[in-house]
Amino acid sequence: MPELPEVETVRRSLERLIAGQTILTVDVREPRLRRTLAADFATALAGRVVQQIKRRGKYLHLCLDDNRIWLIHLGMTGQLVVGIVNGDLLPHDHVLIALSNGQSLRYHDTRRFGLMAIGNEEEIAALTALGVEPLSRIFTTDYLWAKTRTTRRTIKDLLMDQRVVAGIGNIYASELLFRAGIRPHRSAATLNRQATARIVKAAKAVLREAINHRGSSISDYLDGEGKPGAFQQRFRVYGREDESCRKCTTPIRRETRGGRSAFFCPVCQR
DNA sequence: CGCACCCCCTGCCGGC
DNA sequence: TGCCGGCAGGGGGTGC
Repeated sequence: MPELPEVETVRRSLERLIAGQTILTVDVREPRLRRTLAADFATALAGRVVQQIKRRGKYLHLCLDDNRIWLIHLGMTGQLVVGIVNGDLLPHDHVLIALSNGQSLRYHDTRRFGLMAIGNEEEIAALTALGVEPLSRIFTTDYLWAKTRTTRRTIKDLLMDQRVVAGIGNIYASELLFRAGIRPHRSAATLNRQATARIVKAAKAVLREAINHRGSSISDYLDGEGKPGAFQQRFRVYGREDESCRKCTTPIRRETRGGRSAFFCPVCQR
């Protein structure tokens, strides 16, 4: 579910709600996430202070006072919600953390595609193997241009490759390519520099706009306070098959590749 | 070695 | 009403 804007929204919630808190207890109710949690997961966290919360791509880094990082990925349906838990647990509440301020941090994940791990900076970097941050200065036209020269993949696949750019998923790939006027399944190698520049600019603009609207909620996503995002109301193409293009009124099309849908306007995008 | 495919898991929705 | 297939913001392993 969550892509960069949703994860960034959760990060901001957590920064506000739990930064500086000490972890009192850790209750692992279901260790079988994407990878089964390590046997010492709970003991490694107990007693630690969560000093700050960072984000890298779609991953959260909860920085601990022993210089290690509690890495969290939300998969498709993961939620991290802070609040008071008084015994009323829901199905798929997999990890419960009691904090020194009396609040709880609850990890809920219906499909269990999420990931948690603990390690030092090097270990986490090796585990995640991420490319550049799309909102950083090093995500430039030159950078993406170089990547397009050496691949036979589609531009959508390239943008969704986390080793190339970290944080773009299926929703924002379609949305940003609409903004750039490029079809999702166009081969990346056919793009010229101008088109590449438009894509870089569109990526930054769409991600920033989505963060400003606190991300997109389709069915599962909630931020750290349990609130949905609002950007889904501004989708130009995602989930709008057969609905009319907001620019030219042509029906939006959906095309699947490898089980994933791409949405685009056949007139506005080439 | 890049890339297409299939799998992981649960829930929901539409069609028959 | 009930069952079945398709689909869903994720990533990883495999085999060509």
